[in-house]
Amino acid sequence: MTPVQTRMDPDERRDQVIAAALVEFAESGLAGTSTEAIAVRAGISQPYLFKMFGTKRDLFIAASKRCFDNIVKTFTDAAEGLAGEAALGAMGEAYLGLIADRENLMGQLQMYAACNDHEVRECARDGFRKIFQFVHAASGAPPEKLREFFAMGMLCNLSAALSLTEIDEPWAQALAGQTKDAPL
Amino acid sequence: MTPVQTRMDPDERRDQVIAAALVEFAESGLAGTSTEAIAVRAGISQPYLFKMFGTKRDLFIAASKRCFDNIVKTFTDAAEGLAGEAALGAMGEAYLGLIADRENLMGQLQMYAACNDHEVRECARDGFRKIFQFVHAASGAPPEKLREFFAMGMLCNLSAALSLTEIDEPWAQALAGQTKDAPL
DNA sequence: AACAGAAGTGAGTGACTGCTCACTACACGA
DNA sequence: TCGTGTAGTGAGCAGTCACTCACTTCTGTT
Repeated sequence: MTPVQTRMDPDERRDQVIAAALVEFAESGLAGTSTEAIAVRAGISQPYLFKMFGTKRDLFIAASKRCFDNIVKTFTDAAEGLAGEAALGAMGEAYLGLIADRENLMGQLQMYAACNDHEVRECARDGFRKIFQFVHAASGAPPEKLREFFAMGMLCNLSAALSLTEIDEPWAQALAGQTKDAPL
Repeated sequence: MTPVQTRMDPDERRDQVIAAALVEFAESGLAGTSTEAIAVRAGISQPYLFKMFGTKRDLFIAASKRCFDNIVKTFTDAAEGLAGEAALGAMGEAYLGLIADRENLMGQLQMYAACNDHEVRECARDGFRKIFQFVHAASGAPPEKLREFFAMGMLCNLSAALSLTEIDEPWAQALAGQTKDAPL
């Protein structure tokens, strides 16, 4: 068919495609997602997708980077004007909001699952380095404290992935942290 | 070809197939693994695999259960004859040994990634309930302490998945816990 | 010996998918 | 207005994969 949408600025289109890819990959993972599904969601033809990204895997990596970027952006916003424990607390709180969005949560988990692939793993390491360094700089917290922060973040991922808050049993509430104070 | 292996006790064969499935699924995930690869590794024909498990997904779930069983078994062995903090510490230590085996680590991560699927999620919840209740019973630790225990476990998963100990940078060592004492 | 039932397989099939190629339409500069 | 570069597409190929069916071989029982 003749193109329904007018031509678009390449950067903008690229953004659009990555956003669509993140949604689809988050739902079905690298191997489980068809490039066709991504193309449809992005509103372009599937061949054009390959013109832009070359490989499905490369697109997956681009989407993964976006996923980490979202985290950094969330932390940046949350920590603005704060420092120390206050900054750390605010970032933890903000993170809960971010992973309430299934797209960001599952995108992350799909990435870890795919990190037997060398390039994907490298991308995950890069992302974590950036996040860690930001949190370190913003809070000034010592390594041990940062380790606890990230550990709690990982537990929150699990809790959100399994929707533990929906389960009305002690073990689930203990893991989800429903009984106590500090969320992160 | 005519069967090279002699007939086998169904339970034993089932075990063998699940073990093979765990290896393959851990490497490539639910969608990324071919049933052919599993059949070859298990030393049976691919049709027979379907006779035993019906669906690839059902086999994945069986392998996931096995993955959790391995954790419970590891904890059981580790905590034997111990109680309280000592039991908790021993289980933490033992867990590090378990996930040093890529098969158990990645099997777990593949499961979380696949848990958009309702049955997979149910399986994961079941597994965690059992593990939590065991750790709770074996250590007698309060909810908050247990939460920290599992949070650290999740962080260890990440650290192992990304092989952070191989990275000679402060952020990686902080997350991997290379600088401090308690491993879990 | 004869049979029942279960272990196990060869050979396929329809559907899907990553990726390519040859092509069209559009915007912009001279 | 005309050419050129680039956004964008239709059609399809080669390969893969979950799953099926009809079949064979083995073993335990009577």
